[in-house]
This record gives sequence, C-alpha cells and structure tokens, in this order.
Amino acid sequence: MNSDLVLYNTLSREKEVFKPIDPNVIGMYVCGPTVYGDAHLGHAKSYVSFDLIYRYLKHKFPRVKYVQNITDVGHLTDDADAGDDKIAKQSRLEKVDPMAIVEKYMHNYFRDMDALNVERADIYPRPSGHIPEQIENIESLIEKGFAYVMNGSVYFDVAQYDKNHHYGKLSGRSIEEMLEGAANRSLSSQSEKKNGFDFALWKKADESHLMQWNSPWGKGYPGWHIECTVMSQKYLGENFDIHGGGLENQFPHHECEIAQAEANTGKAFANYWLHNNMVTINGQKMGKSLGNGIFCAELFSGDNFQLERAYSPMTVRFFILQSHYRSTLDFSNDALEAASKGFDRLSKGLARLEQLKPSSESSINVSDFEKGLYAAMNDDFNSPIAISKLFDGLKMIAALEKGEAKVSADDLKHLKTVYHTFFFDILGLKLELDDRQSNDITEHLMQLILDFRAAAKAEKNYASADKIRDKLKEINIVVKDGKDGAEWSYE
RNA sequence: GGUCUCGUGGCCGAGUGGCUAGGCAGUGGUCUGCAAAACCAUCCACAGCGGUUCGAAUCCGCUCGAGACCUCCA
Repeated sequence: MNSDLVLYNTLSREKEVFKPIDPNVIGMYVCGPTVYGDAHLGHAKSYVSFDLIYRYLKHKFPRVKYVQNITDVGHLTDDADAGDDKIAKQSRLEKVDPMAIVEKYMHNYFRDMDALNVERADIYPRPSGHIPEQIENIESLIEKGFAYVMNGSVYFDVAQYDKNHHYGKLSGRSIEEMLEGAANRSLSSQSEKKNGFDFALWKKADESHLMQWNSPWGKGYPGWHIECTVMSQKYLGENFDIHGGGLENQFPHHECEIAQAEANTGKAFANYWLHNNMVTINGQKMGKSLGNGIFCAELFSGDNFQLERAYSPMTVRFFILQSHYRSTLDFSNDALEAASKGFDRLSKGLARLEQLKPSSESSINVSDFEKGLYAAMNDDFNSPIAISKLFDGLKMIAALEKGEAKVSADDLKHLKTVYHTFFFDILGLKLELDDRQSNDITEHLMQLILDFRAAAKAEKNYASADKIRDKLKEINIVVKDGKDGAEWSYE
C-alpha cells in the first residue's frame, strides 16, 4: 500500500517513480474541452481516464489541486493562419452569441461527465476570463526576445527558443526533422511568420471576428496554446507536478505550452506529462469526416445508428476502465455488451459480499488481495488489472458463501473496505439504481403476486406459476426462484 | 515524405525474457419442476520471417498490416 506510484512520463518515454514537488499538495492540469459541441466518446475516455488518475492521487496524497480549462475562445477550424474560430463558427450556425454556445455546451459537458461520475476539478478556468494574464505573458515573451510582432499579431520565435532549449523534447522531434518533413508538404499562408514552425501568441482580428479584445498590438484574440501555459501556471505555479491531455495534443499544443513557459520562466514547466490514447469505433478511427462519431448522450439513450441499444453511464465507465488509459479503446456493441454483463456481475458480487457472515477465524488472506489491487494501481494506474483482481475476489466471495472458506469479523470488515475503496472511491463506479422507483404499493402488490405463485408451485401447478412469470416478464419484471423463495427485479 | 505508437484466442483487453491475466461468448457440469441467477470445470493466443538466448508472445532486425502526429481535434 505504501509502495511507490510509478507513472509513464511522455517526457522521458519511460515509467518513473512519481516524486511530488510538495507531497501535501499535488498539482495537476489537464487540457479540457473546447465547448462548441456535445461531449463524445473521446471526451468520455479522456476525462474518465484522468478522473481515475485524480481519484487515485487523492487516495494516496492529502490533497490534489486539479485544474482543467474549458476553452471558450481561440481555436481555429482549419488552417493555422486563416479560417475561423470554432466557437464563432458554431455561433453563426446556431445564430446565437459565441458565449451562448459556450454556456450551452459547457453545461452539456458537465451533464455528461456527471453521469459518468467524473469528479469535478477544483478550478475550471476559461481563457476569455484570462485575457489580461495572457497579454502580460506575451509581453514578457517579447521583452525576452522569444516573440515578435507582425502586423498586429504576435508570434513565438521557435528558432530563437531552440538555441538554448530543445523544441520538440516532448514529442521526440527536432526543428531539423520538422523542416525536412515539411519540405515534402505544401506550406501555405505562412508569409507573416519568420519560420513555418513559429506559432501565434496573439492574432489580429478583423472587424467581422465575433470575439476580440484590446491589446498593445491592436484588437485581436489570444493564440491557441497560450491559455494553457498561462492558466496552469496561474493556479499551480510556474513549475508543477502533472500535465495531462490527449495524445493528439502532444504536438504541437503541449510542445508549444512547454516552449512558452520555459522561455518565460527559465525553469521546468510540468514535471510529468500524461497522455491518454484515442478511441476507435469498430476498429475505425472516430472522426467527423467518417460520420461515425457517437456522443455520450447518444450512448446513454441508444439513439445512434451504430448502437444496438442504450448503454448506461456506468457500463460505459466500466468499459473504459477495463482498458488502460494509454491504449486505444475499440467501441463496438459486442464489447459494450460484454462490459455491461461483467459490470452487472461485479455489482452483484458487492451485494453478496454484504450478506457474508463472519467466522471465528480466516482461511483467506485479505491483505494479499489488497496488495494486488494497490500494485495494479501503482503501476501507472492499471485499472484493467485492478478490475481483474476484483473479479478474482468474486471467487473468494463464492467460496465464503459456500462455507468452503472462512473469514473472521475483522477480515470481513477489511474485505468490505477494500472492495468499497476500489469500486467506489478509486474506480469511481457506482451501483445503478433503477429509475423506476418502487414504492410501498408495488412492493405489496408484487409480494401478493409472488405469494400466489408460490402457492401454485406448492401444488405443483407449474402451468400457473410459469404463466405468472411469463406475464411479468412481458412488463419487464424478472422473477428468479431462490432457496429462500422468489425474488423480483426490473429487467 | 518525416516523427512516433501498436499488431494477443470467437469478441474486448492486460502482461512482457521461464510461472493461469481478466471480462464476454462457447462447451461440460452443480443447483432447479423448468427457467434465470450463482457456482465449478474447460476449449481457443500472442501478424509473418529471421536473429540473440539454455529458454521469447516478451529483446533485436526485416516484411506485412493498423493508428496517432506533422493542420483544429479528447
């Protein structure tokens, strides 16, 4: 339990022992969504993954300060130097203010993440609320010679930075390689920049641009990397523990964040970089152009042509956690169906655990069981292994039920604590209560029906007994005969 | 074209030099009037070809295939 947490650091491309700057408060920043559309499966995987990481860090350390941005400005739709702000584009489509788009999709984002039982971060900073900080930061970069002004825009001078730093250290690139690679591709509309790989810190806005602010360089809006550098450092300090995000943001976004921060402060930015992998659907990349995207809300309702049925939020969460955060995850009906059944069995196992009776002694080793779970989580948050251990534990529970194994009162309490800690607290799963609330009347009616059926069975009138069961099944009520009489539940 | 990652049984998905991953499905049982649930047992594997090694799915090389990034993207 006290063994070290090891995590895979993209910076070193190796697993490293996690050494916090201050063990009393861990600082973590994760790139959040740009809120111009509903949350999809990719968001679900990403934020469930970082929720797992957040929960486990909270479990191991006294406090974790978790910051996640909600991007409400600045990311363009196509070319790096032309095109339109995604949010502005959506606002024209929906014919409402850009900030109305932000409000709407931000609320939807939280709605879907809440359903997935993703815990809220401490702070959700938005770039539109940090314009002065971003301007200040850009001014500082200009002063230090790492940025230049061109026609009302400001660009980061990558070549200048690369003289004393390594631009590309996160994504394993070098400027030379990028130039070579770029030579084989057509480069367009980069006349304003000194070099093709320079990136914008501030963009001049023409009058038609919906979101713009005053700056020392005229009206404009911030570049698409500066927000994360500025907001992470504002809330976590110039040097902090963990920066997370999606793999596809490794380059250029995270690389640029590092360059901006380290040029300005002269010290290391984030110590550990964590990247989660992508989602595929039936083995295919999920993408707008392929038309195979699935929104979280569609998953929960089943309202998408690729879905055979609806899958509950916890089924989705469990499914995501059954693979490692650094692996790609393939969504398919078969895979979701398997996850649904597995989650159901594990959930029922938890209920069975509650019914166990202690003995005077134990023949099982709860500590070893617990150690296996911690070992899995300490190894770069390996939730699939942890879940497999929980399934292994089901065998132990079964043996205890059958009296083939014994457990002392203390050990039983311990075992329950371990299950609860991992199932609820760390994996962030919860039991899904049926929303068709039962009340006293249904309970009494059902008991009445089951009593009649029991009487029929006692008279070996199986035709009647089966008819009752079949008819109930038609209205989605399942009757199961057990040793101590029949039980019923909604299907 | 460049940089990087990956290829595991019917499906999903861990592991990573020698020891059963796990889930779902299948098969055979136990239980049950039957069914369901639960439990027990069990089949099916490491893309291909070379190399290193006492021993490789695991390391190295090549081939084939998939994906990410190089342009906004979780």
